[in-house]
Amino acid sequence: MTATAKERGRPRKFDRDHTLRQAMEVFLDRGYDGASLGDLTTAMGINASSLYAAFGCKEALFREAVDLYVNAAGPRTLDALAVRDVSARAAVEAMLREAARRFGNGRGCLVVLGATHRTADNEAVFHDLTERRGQTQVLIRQRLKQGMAAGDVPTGTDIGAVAAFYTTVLHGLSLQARDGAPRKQLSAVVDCAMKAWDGLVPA
Amino acid sequence: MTATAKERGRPRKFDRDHTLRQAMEVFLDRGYDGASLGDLTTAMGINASSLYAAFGCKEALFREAVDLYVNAAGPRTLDALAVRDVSARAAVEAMLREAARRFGNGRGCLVVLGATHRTADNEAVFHDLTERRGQTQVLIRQRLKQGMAAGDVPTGTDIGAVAAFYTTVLHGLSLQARDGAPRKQLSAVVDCAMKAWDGLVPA
DNA sequence: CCTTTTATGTAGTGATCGATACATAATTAG
DNA sequence: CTAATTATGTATCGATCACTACATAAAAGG
Repeated sequence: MTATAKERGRPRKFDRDHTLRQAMEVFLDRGYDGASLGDLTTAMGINASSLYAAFGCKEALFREAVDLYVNAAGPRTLDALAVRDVSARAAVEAMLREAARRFGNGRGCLVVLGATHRTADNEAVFHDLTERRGQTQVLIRQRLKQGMAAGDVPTGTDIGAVAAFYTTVLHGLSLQARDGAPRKQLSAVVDCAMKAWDGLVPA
Repeated sequence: MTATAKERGRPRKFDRDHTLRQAMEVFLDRGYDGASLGDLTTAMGINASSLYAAFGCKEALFREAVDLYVNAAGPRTLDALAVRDVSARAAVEAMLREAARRFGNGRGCLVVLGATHRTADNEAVFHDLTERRGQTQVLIRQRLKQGMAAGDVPTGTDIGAVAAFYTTVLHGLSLQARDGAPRKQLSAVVDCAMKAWDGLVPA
């Protein structure tokens, strides 16, 4: 019934997923505005016509690259927050450790560094990334709240401040990675951030 | 003797310091690559010829803008680290509080956000800013070391890790500010970072 | 006065940007 | 086979980029 019907027309000569991944690498290195179509087509091994036929436009390509980055590059950073059968502390620590692992390649996070300035060209992209970062902070706060309900975070904890603090550390890790900090140093920063937990969330 | 000799030639019609400050604002909003000469000349109220005559080129203008930003925009953030007659903890806290005060305008730090990606156009500028950020971390580490010599930081403290941690928070504050965090929230993040001190640097 | 010096305003430079028009190639449907 | 459909490669498009050539204006030195 639902057999994949033979595609009409001339078949594509390149692997769409593979070229998308290469585009993601370029966006990671150069950011949305800094990645020119020449950079992209060179890295992807196709020419502009094929890129536009397959992905629509630069902005659409970037959106797909962000989705790929968020969803497919290993264990998703924010998934650690969704784990309910551990303490909020363990969930936050897992999130930071996963980030340190992923960022320790000199590039940091695409959501954090993909567009750090609003320009005439990147308005929609900038807004999308900003919203994703805000959502990250919301997720951390919600996880702390859930921990409070579960009893591993004491009542009276300033959840908003603690969420803002760990978001700041998470985002700061991208800058440290971009500045060349080795994975070991990022890991040491996470150690410090977690040592801070008991001062912020008294047991 | 050293009386300022009358300047030769047609006098400049604009105030150099004033236009430099306006250029700095543009670079803060858009970054080095994102600030076009059109953006700059419009904000500065002069045309390209005058800009090039007075400042040389876009890169030289940016360098002057960074110097102005670092040296003249209120109490300098890193000056707080130079104070020797307080504890290392008080010095680091003063640095972070000054940063939270300065960043709480929706723009963050020019050194941190001025060029977040290396491109063909910004190579030298990117390198300079990266070095400045690295120097910040070195200054923090040196201040901790001095605190250890003075006795307010216990021997055995992992100074490198603590310096990396507070650098991460400092840089993360710029991203939080860019994402619209109000000054009060930045201040709360600093509160959290300083509550962490005793866990990192046991008294 | 005239010469020198510096700044200004106009009107560009070549390069690169993201995006496309168009002819051609390669496939399926009938 | 022909028609329809989709992809490819070339050769651009107009806009914008950082930057500058050039004529003119405004000052000082002589």
